[in-house]
Formats: sequence, C-alpha cells, structure tokens
Amino acid sequence: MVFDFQPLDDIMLDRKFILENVELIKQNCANRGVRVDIDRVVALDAQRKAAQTRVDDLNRRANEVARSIGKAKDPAQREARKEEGRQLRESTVAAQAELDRIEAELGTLLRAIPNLTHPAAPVGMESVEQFRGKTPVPSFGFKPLDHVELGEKLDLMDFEAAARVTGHGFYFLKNEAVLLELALQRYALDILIDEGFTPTTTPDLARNEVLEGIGFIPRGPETQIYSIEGTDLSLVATAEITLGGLLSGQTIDEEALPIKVCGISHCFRTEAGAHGKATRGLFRVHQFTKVEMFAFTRPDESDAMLDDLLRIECRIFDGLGIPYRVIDTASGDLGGPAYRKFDLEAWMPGRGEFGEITSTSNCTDYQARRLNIRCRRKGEKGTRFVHTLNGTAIAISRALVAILENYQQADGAVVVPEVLRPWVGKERIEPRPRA
RNA sequence: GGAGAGGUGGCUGAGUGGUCGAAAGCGUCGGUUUGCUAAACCGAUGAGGGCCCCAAAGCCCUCCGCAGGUUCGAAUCCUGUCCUCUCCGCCA
Repeated sequence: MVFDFQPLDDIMLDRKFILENVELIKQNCANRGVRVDIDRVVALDAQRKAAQTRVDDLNRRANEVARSIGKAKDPAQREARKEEGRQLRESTVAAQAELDRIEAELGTLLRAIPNLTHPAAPVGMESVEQFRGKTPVPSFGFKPLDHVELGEKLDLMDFEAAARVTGHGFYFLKNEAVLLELALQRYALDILIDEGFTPTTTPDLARNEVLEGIGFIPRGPETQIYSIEGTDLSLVATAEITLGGLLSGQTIDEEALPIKVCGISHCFRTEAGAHGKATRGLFRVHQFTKVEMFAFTRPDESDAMLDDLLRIECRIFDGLGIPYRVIDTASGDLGGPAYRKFDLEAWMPGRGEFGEITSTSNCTDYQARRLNIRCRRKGEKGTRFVHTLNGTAIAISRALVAILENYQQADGAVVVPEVLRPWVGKERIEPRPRA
C-alpha cells in the first residue's frame, strides 16, 4: 500500500457536512443531474452510529477482561475469565460484521455524491462563454483544410500505418509534427517553470486506488481507462492522476503550500462509445501526450489558484497565437470531482467550430479526501484536507489540430508559430510528397 | 527474476505476548532566564471516530505499512500482500 485509506474517509464530501446540510446536498445533486438517495444516507448513518457504539462497548468490556487476566495471580481465576473473554470476542466479531456491512452500503452512497458547486458556476446543462483570447478568428481567402488533409499534404501523420500496428484511434506523427510535439512540450514547460511549477515526467501507469482517488473508475462498462490484466494497474488518462497521487497519504506543512507541479505524460483513453464527426484525425485519439499542471493549496487559496491556472492556459495559447474562447462549465457537465471548471476551446477552421483544448478544475477537497492528503498549520492541533486543482497546459494532439488549421496558408504550407521556431528550426512547413 | 534485511509518532530510533499510543533524542509550541539573539532550564506536544454537550473538561473505541490469523490479551507470534534497502542475475 502506498497510502492508507481511512475507513469512511475516502468519500468526496465530509460526512458531517452532508448530514448537516441535507437539503443543500439534495439540491446540488439535482443541479448536477446525479441521483443519490440522501434520505437513505441519513438513515444509514444513524444505524452506523448505533453499531459503532455497540462495537466500542464490546471492545471496552473485552479489554477489561483481558487486563484483569493479566493482573490476576491465581491460575484458576484466570481460566474462569478466559471463557468470558472468548464469548465477548464472538459478540465483537458479530457486531463488527454488522458495522462493516452498514459502512459498506453507506460508503457506496457517499461515493456517488458529487462535489459541491461553486456558486458562480452556471446551473444546468448550458455552459457559458466568458471571454475570448487575444488572437482573432482568422478569415481565409480560400477554403481552409482540416488537419487530416493538411497532414497528408505535408506528410505529418500516418493513421493507416497506426491502424495496422495498433488499431483505430492511433497515429504516427512524422517529420515536423514530431518537432512540433517536442517544441510544444518545451514551450509549455518553459512557461510553467517561469510560473513556479516544478517540472516532472510521470509514470504512465498508476494503481487503481490512485485512479479512484482522483475520481476515475478503472473498471466497468463505461470506463475510459485501459487496465493492465493481472495487475491493479491502469494506463493513466492524464498526468492529473499521477501528480495527485504524488502526495497521497502525506500531511504537508501549510507553509509549504501552494505546491505547484507540472507533469509530462502519455494519456490513454478508451473513448468507449465516442464515434462520429469529431473523432476524425487527431481530435479524439486513444493516446496522446500532455503537459499537465497540478496544484495543492490551502482551502482558502483554491479559488484564486483556479483563476491563476486559467490565466496560465490563456498565456500559453495567446502566446501560440491560437484563437480561443473560455467556457465556464455548467453544473450538469462538471463531472464528480470538480467544484468549478473552465475549458479553453480553440477555433478549428477545418471543423468550422470551437473544440476543447484545455480544461482546468478546482476539485476542492474531493480528491484530497480520497487520497488522504492533509495540511497542518504550524503550532496548531489537527489537520485538514488540502485542495487540489488541475489544468491542461498543452494537450499535444489537440494543440496540433489548432496550430495546423489556424496557421495554414493559401499555398498549402503551414507557418510555424513564432514561439515554437527555436525548437522546430524553421518558419514554414512546406507540402511534400508522402514518403 | 533469485537471496537477505527492514517498514514504529513531524524526524531519528528503542521496544519479541499483558496498563505500550508506545522509551530516548531531535524538532515544534509555551514559559523562565536574558540588553538582543543564542544557549541553558521547566512544561506541553500524534491522528481518526464515538459518548457527553452551550462550551470546556472528561470518558470510551480504533490506529505501530496494509489485510487476515492465533490468543482472554498482539507493535511484539503466524500467513498473505505492498513498499524500501543491500547483494546477485537480466537488461535500455
């Protein structure tokens, strides 16, 4: 075990808070489109308390008997009390089993309750555009191609070969696309180091308990996760998983917060059931590389940190000269862990619409509770859960879509964004016959 | 992959069946002393849950990597498992 779960602590919201705010929780579940029987939670918790009291009482009596045997000098007296101890043990085992059963049912319900929602987040299913990036949506004097067509003309990617090797949803990047992938990583990394992030490369596999702590469900019919047969490991869907797991089970001095790390990892997604127009080319693939930001903060700092992660995402895409809009995600579309979420959607001329390229979330203590990451104020008793936030710096495959489509020229070439030229080594990518 | 050793409180580290939640040291916090700082000295100092309840105090339970087992009683014995270290093998 890497870290230890508290029996009923690996839930998303504080149990006491739920019980003291039943109506609020019910309303929040409704706003998020999640159905959980909160009344059942209340009833089970009452049962849990009663069962806990029985177990505690039996344990206390068993402890008394055991201590009295230890002290007794007379062998006959000891033997007599041993029988009493045996009977108490049987009762304790039974009472504990009942408690375990109640906690298991309660835990299942509690785990299904989503995080609270930021009061300013739009309620319902309609997410709201907040503002646009600095780069205007380009107007071409010709019909813009999509990145797949551009990729063919410039010989930048090979989907057919990848299908032979691995299957649908995979790709080879070739030629300048490879340089662009590496350039994007360096570009993002330089900005993040400047912003005070500790750079890391992370494992591409993680334990299922870490996946679950972050809020992913590794098994089951609708899972997005590839799991490794015969192990409790899965391929990560994002470095958010490994970066969050980085401090699992740890208690951190508040002076050390916020902790800002970024990680480069491959990301693997089954994309079960996702087919249609938006799956063309690089937009929705089973594997891609991503530079991810992650922050651990004090509870009172997370709102400001979310704004900061969003600002950095804007800095990155303004710097790349990609037109985008910022979306404030509505409650019904937040997923379980997020308290608030902003997405950047880049203009993709080949599709003629905006497409998601980044996502940044404040997960408050949802993940920290499940991963048991706490903080402690110096000189004070007790600990509390940290807040965790994540944000995409660059998801390479989708950034490539946006760059190729926005920077295409009438003559069929693609101009390399200025900030990437030091690493790509040229200003233009020219059409070339496919090798 | 093979063979050993080990996982104890914020840290180091004692503890091999009976008031051990756990010695000692370090650190931290409070105090005394002090022109200031340091040193010295004194005291306090794990977490989670429950009971009680205005609150405090108090009481109880659980936790010595994790999960089981043996026992009246487990940090201590047994099994499994995860992790760490050393050596060997293999390999980029």
